[in-house]
Amino acid sequence: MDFDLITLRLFEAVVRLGSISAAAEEQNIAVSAVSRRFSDLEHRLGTAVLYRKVRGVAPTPAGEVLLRHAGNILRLAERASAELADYAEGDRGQVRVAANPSAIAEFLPAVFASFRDKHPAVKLALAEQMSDDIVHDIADGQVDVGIFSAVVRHDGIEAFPFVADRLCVIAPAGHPIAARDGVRFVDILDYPHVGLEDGSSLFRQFAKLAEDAGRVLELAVRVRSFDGVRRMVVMNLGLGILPRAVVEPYAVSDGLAVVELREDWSERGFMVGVRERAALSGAAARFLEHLLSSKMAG
Amino acid sequence: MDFDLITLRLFEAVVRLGSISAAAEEQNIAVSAVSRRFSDLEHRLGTAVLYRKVRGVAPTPAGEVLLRHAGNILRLAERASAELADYAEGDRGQVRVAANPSAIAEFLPAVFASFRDKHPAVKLALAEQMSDDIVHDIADGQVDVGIFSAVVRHDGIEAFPFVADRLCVIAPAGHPIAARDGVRFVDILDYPHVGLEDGSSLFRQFAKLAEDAGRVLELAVRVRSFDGVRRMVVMNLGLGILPRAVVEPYAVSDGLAVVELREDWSERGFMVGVRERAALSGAAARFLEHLLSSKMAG
DNA sequence: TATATAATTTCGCAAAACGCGAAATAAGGT
DNA sequence: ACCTTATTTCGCGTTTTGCGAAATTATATA
Repeated sequence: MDFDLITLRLFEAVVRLGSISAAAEEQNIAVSAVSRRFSDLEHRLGTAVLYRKVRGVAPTPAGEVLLRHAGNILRLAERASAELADYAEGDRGQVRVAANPSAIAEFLPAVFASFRDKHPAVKLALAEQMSDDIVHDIADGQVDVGIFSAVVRHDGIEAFPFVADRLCVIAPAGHPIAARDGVRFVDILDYPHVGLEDGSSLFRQFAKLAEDAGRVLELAVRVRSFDGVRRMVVMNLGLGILPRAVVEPYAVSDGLAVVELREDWSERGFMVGVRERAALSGAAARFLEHLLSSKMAG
Repeated sequence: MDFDLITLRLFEAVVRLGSISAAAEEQNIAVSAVSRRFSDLEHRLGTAVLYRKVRGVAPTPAGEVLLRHAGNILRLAERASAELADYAEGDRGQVRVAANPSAIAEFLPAVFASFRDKHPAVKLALAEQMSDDIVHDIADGQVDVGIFSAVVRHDGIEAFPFVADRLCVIAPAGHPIAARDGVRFVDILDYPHVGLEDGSSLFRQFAKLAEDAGRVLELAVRVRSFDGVRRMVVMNLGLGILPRAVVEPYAVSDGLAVVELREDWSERGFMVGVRERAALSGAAARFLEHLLSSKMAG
């Protein structure tokens, strides 16, 4: 390549002002530097681009050609810079998000929606993964922002507590346990439940716990979503076990009792993690802020 | 400006090959240099342009934008380079030519025409000037190639003998001096002449020489061009004084006698001059070659 | 005619950018 | 556990670049 963008910009100024000195002043650079840039340029090109006249300079025919192209090239370069600035500032870009299935099922859709409203040009690429893998991929740099269970180790990344949720037992108003403050898992095995389908790891966990206690989880019905569970409980088909955040908003209007489930494993906190907050891309930084500012009640 | 053309070209290669190392090898540059170029670039832009993956790299969304623009910018830059190469090689360009009126009147049109046939894209800008000014402007660099009278001093420029012409007296076949080998100026003042119009410095010179000799140049008729002089002489209206090169081609067919004018000043050699032959632009070098190769008989 | 004025170019030096190879680092694949 | 394939970091030397001072050149002015 015979020229560089700085020389092109200087050349534009030189021709516009008809003088190397004037251009040097305008562009805040020493006259001598500009002069040598052009002498070097002409050497490389093998042709003069400026006629040296008594009171300044004027483009040679080759200079006119250079000038025309310089304008085009510089305009393109500026457009590129401007466009890239959007990425730097986070107005534009992509955030690679990974979340575990529970987070996706429970609250991520709402968070995504509100983020999209605020930053319509930022694309969110969501991957559903197990929490351990998420931490791993964050550390690797393959994921910008991850949402994962608070119970997994997350050394080597920056993690922030997000939703501090807890599993609760949902009961219709007249149910025997509806009035209690808290229950143990074994206490509720006497009653029929509204279960989730097999795909849910949460539900598999319940089944295993019941089995460990030498009991079975008696299912009145199985549904596919948290929302389905809630509706079935309302219809008095059985007890449900759900994250508090999922039912809390509906508890009063549905006339449901939300009874705390007092077990180690019923703590279902979520963390948000990034590799290095200070090094996040603009868009990812925006998304992280958004997540942290929309923390939900525990 | 956030980037330079070299980085853009490297970026194109990196994305195309999906790897910094491969691109470095292709572009004959050390891997470390390429790596640092991008790390610097990303710093300046404030956003990453490459995702570092396990087996190489891939563009981020910002990188895709950069890539798109890089292509456009590089293509433009290459076009510019190619176009400018024509100027360097002399296939294209402008040659600022200065010549004195005699040269223009006598032979320059023919030289220009043949040069244009050989190099149609080279523009010749002709200025008609006095010989001293021509030498001056060559030294100044305001003129690329000059054609001027050999009698003026031409120190400080490179000059080459061009047309070594001589003024001759043209007489119709039966004229008293037609048979002579050579004549002095005073010898021909006894006869009527075919004169040129006042604008001609050549003719003013004759008038002055006659006056210095205490005589007058008797004019039978005045015409505007060398060619007109010749035709009037053919018609037997008087003697003419013309550069030999102008009449020689017609002398036989017109039945004219061409008699050498034996005076110091009748030597009318022309020189071609340039400031520095080695430093000429491509086009100017071509024109100089053309001039020197089309030297005319004296 | 001598002297200012306005422009470019040349020069020497210092600072910054750049390239290179070696070593460090990282993640898979065998 | 070791090898392979990448990128990154580091130290060093070279090249490029910028700057200010001085040289140069041509015109304008006194």
